[in-house]
Amino acid sequence: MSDASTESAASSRIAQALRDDILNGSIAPGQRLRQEDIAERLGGSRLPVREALRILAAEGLVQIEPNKGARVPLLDPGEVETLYRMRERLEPLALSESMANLSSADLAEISDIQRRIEQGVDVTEFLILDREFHMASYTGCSDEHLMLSVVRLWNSTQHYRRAFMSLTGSGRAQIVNAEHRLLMEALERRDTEDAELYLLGHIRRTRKELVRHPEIFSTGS
Amino acid sequence: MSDASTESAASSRIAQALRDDILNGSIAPGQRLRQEDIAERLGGSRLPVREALRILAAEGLVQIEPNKGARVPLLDPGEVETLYRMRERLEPLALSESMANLSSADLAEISDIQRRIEQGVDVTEFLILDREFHMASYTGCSDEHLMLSVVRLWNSTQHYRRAFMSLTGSGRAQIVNAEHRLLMEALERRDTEDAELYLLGHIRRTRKELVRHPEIFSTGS
DNA sequence: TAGGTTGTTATTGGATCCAATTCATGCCAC
DNA sequence: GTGGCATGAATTGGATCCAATAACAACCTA
Repeated sequence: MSDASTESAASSRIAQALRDDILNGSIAPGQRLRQEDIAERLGGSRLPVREALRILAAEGLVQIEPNKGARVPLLDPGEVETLYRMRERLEPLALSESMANLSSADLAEISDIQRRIEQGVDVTEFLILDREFHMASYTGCSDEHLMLSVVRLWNSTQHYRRAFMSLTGSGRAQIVNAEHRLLMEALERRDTEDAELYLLGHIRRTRKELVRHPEIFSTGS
Repeated sequence: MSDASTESAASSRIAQALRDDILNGSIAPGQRLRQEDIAERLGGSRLPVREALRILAAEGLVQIEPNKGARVPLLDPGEVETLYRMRERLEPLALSESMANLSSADLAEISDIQRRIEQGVDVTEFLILDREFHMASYTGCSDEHLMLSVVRLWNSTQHYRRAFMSLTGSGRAQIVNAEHRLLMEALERRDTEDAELYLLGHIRRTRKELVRHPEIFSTGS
């Protein structure tokens, strides 16, 4: 009852379950999603499943082909690179919109997330905390369109971020930590210009590292 | 039978009809969309209507609230301003991705559209041609994610562009034509840097003009 | 033996019916 | 007269059944 998902519809509940499965890697890119399987596995009939798939398609997590069903998009290196270039353009904007509304409590929260990142080095945990770190820096951005676009970009690239981290390990953790600290310092100075620049550099460096590892995109077969 | 829409699904057909109605102003922002009305008006049952509404929600043309139905989003000036700031960041990227693949035939097509803009000054026609002009400049961009985002931004702001044009008339046509010509010239020189800059200025100036006319956002009641 | 064809099966798309939720109207108490 | 509450209608959400389309396989023919 304290759970907020109870009040939402069955289609939202199914969408959330599928979203989790896709983002944490339980459902891999390229995998097909049959409506009846999902309906049976998560409960309910095929109809809310269809609506859930539409919701996820809107978020870029699945793609639907008429009369052919839904599957998790399998991206090539060029697509992921473009998604990162989109991040480089949009997220500094989100950060600048957020800056003015960031409370000191928000900054403390960001700092705490970074502290946890520098402690635990587990890949799965890092993916979660890194996402929380950046999203926390955008909490002051109240524009839903912009934030939805940002979330879409993170969702679409989540799998390849995990593949990269699993491949390279946490060897690059020091660089990420340095970038995060620079960003935090700019946030505390309320310096929008610097913060945007540090964020841009952070995303751009990650993009270049990703494209340097095309083996991430090889299918598991 | 020669019609391509026949081969597509009913939900796509209904979505296209609604999309047209929203973009050309037949359905105004804030207006509610009752499923049964649409099903009756466009043919078919409520089920493909629901899927069509999901499709349009993914494009930002309607917003769906659980158990409350769908309506065309009514944006405030701040939201539109942010959407334009997003355009300023994303469309130069789309243009740069497009540049290398633009054929001379594409450039001729762009030039022809601009020629028609400088002839006819009808507001409705201008909205169509202006959109065609910019989209034609992005034809070389093959990335679907990026183009979908750009189209979403155009769709979401279409109504306010029309309201602005209807209010101010075509007095600013000379400025737009000058900007378009500068952009075309940069495209023909294959100068990505200049083209991005001209495009950024074009969108930014439009944004500033829009926010200078808050009466666009007053509800018709 | 290879290629095309045809029939079968599995899966998605759509229509109708029923349940749950929301909104509006009117009533009653204060 | 106004605020709260209950009852009604209107609308959306979900389940089941049926039709259409696509993937698959076996078969036949050249």
